[in-house]
Amino acid sequence: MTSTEERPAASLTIAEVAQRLGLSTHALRYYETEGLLVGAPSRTTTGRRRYGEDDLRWIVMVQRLRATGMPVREIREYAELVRAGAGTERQRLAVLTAHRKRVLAQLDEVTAHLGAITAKIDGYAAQLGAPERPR
Amino acid sequence: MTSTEERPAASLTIAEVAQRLGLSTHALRYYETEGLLVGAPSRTTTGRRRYGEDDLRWIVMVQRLRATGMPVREIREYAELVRAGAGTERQRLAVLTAHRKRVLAQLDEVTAHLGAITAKIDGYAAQLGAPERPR
DNA sequence: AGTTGACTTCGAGCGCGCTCGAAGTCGCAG
DNA sequence: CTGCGACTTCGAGCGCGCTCGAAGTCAACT
Repeated sequence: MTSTEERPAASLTIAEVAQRLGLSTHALRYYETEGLLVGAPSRTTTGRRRYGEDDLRWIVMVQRLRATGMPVREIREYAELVRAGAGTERQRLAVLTAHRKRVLAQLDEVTAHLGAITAKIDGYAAQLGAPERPR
Repeated sequence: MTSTEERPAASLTIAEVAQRLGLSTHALRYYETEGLLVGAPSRTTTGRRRYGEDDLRWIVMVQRLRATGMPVREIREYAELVRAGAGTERQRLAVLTAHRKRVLAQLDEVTAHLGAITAKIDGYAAQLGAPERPR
């Protein structure tokens, strides 16, 4: 409905990216100003953002890191390493490995708590499963 | 070091509870004023909090709920049901079951993201494992 | 040519979950 | 009886991660 069909070959507006990835345009700009994007998206002649394939892929990675609890500050540091180019691979690996370790620990913790919660649920279920049974 | 050894039989000060459960006295009072505790701890004649066994057990549960991401508001609602006494068991069960469902979904999601992150890690590891190998 | 609506930057505001500090009271060891 | 440290209430402040709104520019359809 918008334009006919022609697309500048893999180049999305901020609204398109937002919809595809399930975040707001505000959040996308926020990520950019916070330095979470390794390369700022290119701009049209009139200053509008155009997101390419690489931008998309990176933002998906940012979402994964966020969704697993990595703080914005740390993602920025990781992005800075990527921006710095070749030679920072060991540090990037260290960042991701440390994050992975924390996430695994947290998964374990949550799983343990969940066990206790499930036990509580089972308690209520048993109690309610035999409601009118005094004798 | 503090007193000799006598304890009023399972009755802890706020500081003792805080230390045992790994949270701050500020947080404990906050939970109380926010209505997360089913029964407010008893007080000494001079107004100081005394936590009993039951208080302890409940706070541990609150910690589990918090650690699995249940918002304070929802814990308050659950606590209200418990405070309301017998007859609210079905609703309590519903609250916990819904929470459990969300937590499981979130565990799945995080696990999936973690897979992708691990793949990235493996990529760096492979790259670094064979550092000087142009041919 | 005009209208609509998506885009831009900027700064303020918000919801959450505490954290902190002030000011005052009290328990208890020396 | 004098300290001193742990307790009390209260309200303000904070770190995080966005969210929201204002004010203006621009694209492109009719």
